[in-house]
Amino acid sequence: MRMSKAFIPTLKEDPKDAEVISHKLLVRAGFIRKVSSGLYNILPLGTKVVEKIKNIIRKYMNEYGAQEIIMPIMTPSELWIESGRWNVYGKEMIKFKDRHDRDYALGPTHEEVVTDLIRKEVKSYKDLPLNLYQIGQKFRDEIRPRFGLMRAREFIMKDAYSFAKDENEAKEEYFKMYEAYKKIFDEIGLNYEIIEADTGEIGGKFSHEFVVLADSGESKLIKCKQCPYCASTEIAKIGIKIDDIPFVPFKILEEVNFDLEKYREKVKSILEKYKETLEKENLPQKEEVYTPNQETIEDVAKYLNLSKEDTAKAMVYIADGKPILIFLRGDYEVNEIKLKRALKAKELSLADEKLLKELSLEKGYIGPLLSQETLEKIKEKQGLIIGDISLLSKKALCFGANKKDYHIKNLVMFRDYKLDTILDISEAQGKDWERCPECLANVNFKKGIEVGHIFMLGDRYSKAMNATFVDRDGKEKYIIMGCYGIGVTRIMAASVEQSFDKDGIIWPLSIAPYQVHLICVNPKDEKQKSIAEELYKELLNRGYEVLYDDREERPGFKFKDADLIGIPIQVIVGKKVKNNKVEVKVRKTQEKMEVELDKIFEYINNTINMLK
RNA sequence: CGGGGCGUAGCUCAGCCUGGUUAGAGCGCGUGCCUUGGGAGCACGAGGUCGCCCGUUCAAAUCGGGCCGCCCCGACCA
Repeated sequence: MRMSKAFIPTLKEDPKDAEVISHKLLVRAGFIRKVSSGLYNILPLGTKVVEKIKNIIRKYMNEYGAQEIIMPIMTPSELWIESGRWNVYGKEMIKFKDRHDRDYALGPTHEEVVTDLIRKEVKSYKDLPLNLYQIGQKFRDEIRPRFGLMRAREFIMKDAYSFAKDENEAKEEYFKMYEAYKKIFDEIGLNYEIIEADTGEIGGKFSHEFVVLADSGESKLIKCKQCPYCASTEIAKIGIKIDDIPFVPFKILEEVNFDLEKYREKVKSILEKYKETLEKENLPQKEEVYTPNQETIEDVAKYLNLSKEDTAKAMVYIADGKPILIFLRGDYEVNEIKLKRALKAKELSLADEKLLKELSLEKGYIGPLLSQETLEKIKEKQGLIIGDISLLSKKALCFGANKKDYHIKNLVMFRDYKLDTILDISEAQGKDWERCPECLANVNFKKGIEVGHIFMLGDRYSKAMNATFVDRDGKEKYIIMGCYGIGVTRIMAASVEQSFDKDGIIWPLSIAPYQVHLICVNPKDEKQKSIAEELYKELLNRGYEVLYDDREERPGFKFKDADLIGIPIQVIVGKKVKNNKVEVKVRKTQEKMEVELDKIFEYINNTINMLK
């Protein structure tokens, strides 16, 4: 492509509405332009990148047995109503009516459509397993679109759906996709982690997220410093060592299949041991302190000149109608996903003012020294008083005093207060005391961009939509499904996010819009011009993808554009053509090499191989 | 939806607080000259409903109110 003819509008200045680097650079380098909040035009360079990403995805999806289809973007409401998601998905779905007043939604995902297709066509176990995928526009009316392509309202996604006759076959399909995804992200050249993730409302057996590490990312994860454990903070378990005794509450809960009684039996000895430790220590005595109008943890910590880590707070929830009083360290937050699982609760919500009043609890000053009245009320309602694992990280903490304007310092577990049990229900932060639930080594907290997500769906959709097949034994059974997504446009942003420098984007060869950026420094110089033209033709003949800067601009202008756009190899035809030499610059390292004209193709070829 | 910020030329912004000729700059764009190894220089030129509406005023980019749009933080997020 000749730049003199190309539509590549580059900018000298950062667009004012861009915050993250990928957004700034993709706009400046002429890859995208905003249409409206969360909606983007993808310009020729961006389209090239998107196509390359799509093709890599296709290659491995096909290799692992998936077949490409195209489903409509416009989807009828009946299917969503049938699966129960018409209301669950709610405002995130863009809904509209046709001229006959029938309801439709722009597809945010296609489980319903594809399940409908399959239930009509798949009748026998002989038709299974099957895996279908598509690459297309998706629509989600995000509450707050942000960071350019990272969270857009319309975006390009690859979504695949597998159908199997039983759990085992479904698992095989799932792990085929797992492997395919690894190959895809490896080939794209992303630095990513595969993390255990929450299955969300889908409620399947397992789920993995593929996350590109980047500070601008919205996914938070915990990664063990030693073993392969890596999980989203949505589900990350926390371990702790108490006098070298490992304690991983969530693992123990899982072992006893979330039977709270059995759990308490199992952790009894550990907590006994902890109690002994505390007793041996000469910890300061509790002390009531006056804290007028200090209701938040920030306020209290500041007022008492304590670190947030030395305070504790209370959260009151209602789980299936039962009041749940939770104490946790002031700098931690309740992870509702973990709490819900730990309690095997179907419904969970924060308590309202009414319940607090009923339990005689003073908002902002709740502590573990509860009145007899409160204790009885909680018991009566079959509630629980739970300490989060974070309470074990400090021997004494400052809690509310259960009366307005007072807190109590130096409260020590067992010595001063009692809890029904200790659970792991806070969101992991990767702080020092937190240990890997698998090997008890220290963990790191990292942020990343979710670029892929795979789910084992089970029969969630096949049951709701009655997608069955007749098995070998003649019995009708539900199809076992999996679904697998990759954010194509998000990958474009994520790649930039982890590969750029002060001059612009640095594309990996695999998804670069072109492989070679040929620059004619001074097209008015006849020799430079003719050699550049010749090189351009010959490079194209040899099958290279070339962006040729033939514009009559000053050299600096063209160099700046080239660095900004970020094509991996620059071939610079300049004044050294007098000695039959041109320069080859590798964008990533900014290293320039002078190369004899007759060796140029060999050199380019070698450089490309090196970059692969 | 709550909190904060912004909206003036294609882009990035100044002017607004303290109302008053013809609304400015840099970049970009057009023409010419000059220049050709890191976003040059000179000259001339085009380009604006100061987001929209209402109000205050002799007079509004400027003050007040409403609306719209965009960005950030939060809540939300199969």
